[in-house]
Amino acid sequence: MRDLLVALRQSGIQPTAQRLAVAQFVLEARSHPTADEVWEKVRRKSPTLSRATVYNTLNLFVEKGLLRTQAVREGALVFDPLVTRHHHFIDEESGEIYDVPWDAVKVTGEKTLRGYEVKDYQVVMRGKRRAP
Amino acid sequence: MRDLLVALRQSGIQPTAQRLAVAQFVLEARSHPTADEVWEKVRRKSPTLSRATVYNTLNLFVEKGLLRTQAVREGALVFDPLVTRHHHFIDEESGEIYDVPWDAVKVTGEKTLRGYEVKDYQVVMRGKRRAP
DNA sequence: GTTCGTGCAAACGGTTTGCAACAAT
DNA sequence: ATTGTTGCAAACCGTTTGCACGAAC
Repeated sequence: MRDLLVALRQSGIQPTAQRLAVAQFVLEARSHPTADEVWEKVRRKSPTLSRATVYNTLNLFVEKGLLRTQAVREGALVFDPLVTRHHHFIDEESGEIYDVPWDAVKVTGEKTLRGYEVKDYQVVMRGKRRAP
Repeated sequence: MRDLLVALRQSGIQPTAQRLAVAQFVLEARSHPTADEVWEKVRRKSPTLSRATVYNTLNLFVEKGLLRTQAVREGALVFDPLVTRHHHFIDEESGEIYDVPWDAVKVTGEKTLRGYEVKDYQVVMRGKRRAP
């Protein structure tokens, strides 16, 4: 809680009650929620929270670098609290999105791609989750 | 034209005038159009074509394996006529999506990922297009 | 008292759906 | 006659926006 407040301040965000509530859920989530999922969840604790505020807050967090949007799900944008480089695995049955550590997979050849200057990349994998 | 007709029949799709018009544009496109872009383009030749028919037709083509949807663009789904494995490069300025041949980039380690059974994957790259 | 954040509702863009008219078999 | 296809409009979902109220410096 206290550290969230500090984190928001450090990012130049005025920490209001609503923003803290959103931050508490989305920044500490290990999931990749859509804006509406954030609203659903946070509203339970803060029933007065409006949808617009959630959208505004999430966009603000993205602007300030606390979150990234990820265009991996069809139809809706998801928010990813892990802002360092990583890959994604999508469970084809549940649609659940998992983070895959950067070093777990290796990509070669992207630097020498003719015609493209690659500034960033990620591997998007699909399949079935299984017991580790 | 004739071969499109045959292609549709082979996929179990009754080839109507509207479907042929959509197929002619989207299956031979080297781009990654959204549904509305398809509508825009095809409507010029077939002005009576409705938006609903375009959406229905595109979904039908996906169902029958003639197209793939690609969740790489924010806000809208794009359709990809290249149904064999390949990667994607997205120009950060224009949002344009380019196909990158499967062999141009190599991924290793995805088979031994603990906890995940990877059935399919692709590298999604972002950056700046430059003269080849 | 000006600035900033919130909540509501309306608007918006992309997509789906219900239904009546219409082919095609 | 049945089945499948089309076009239109309405509905729907995710997201943004305009605006008035309220809180904070």
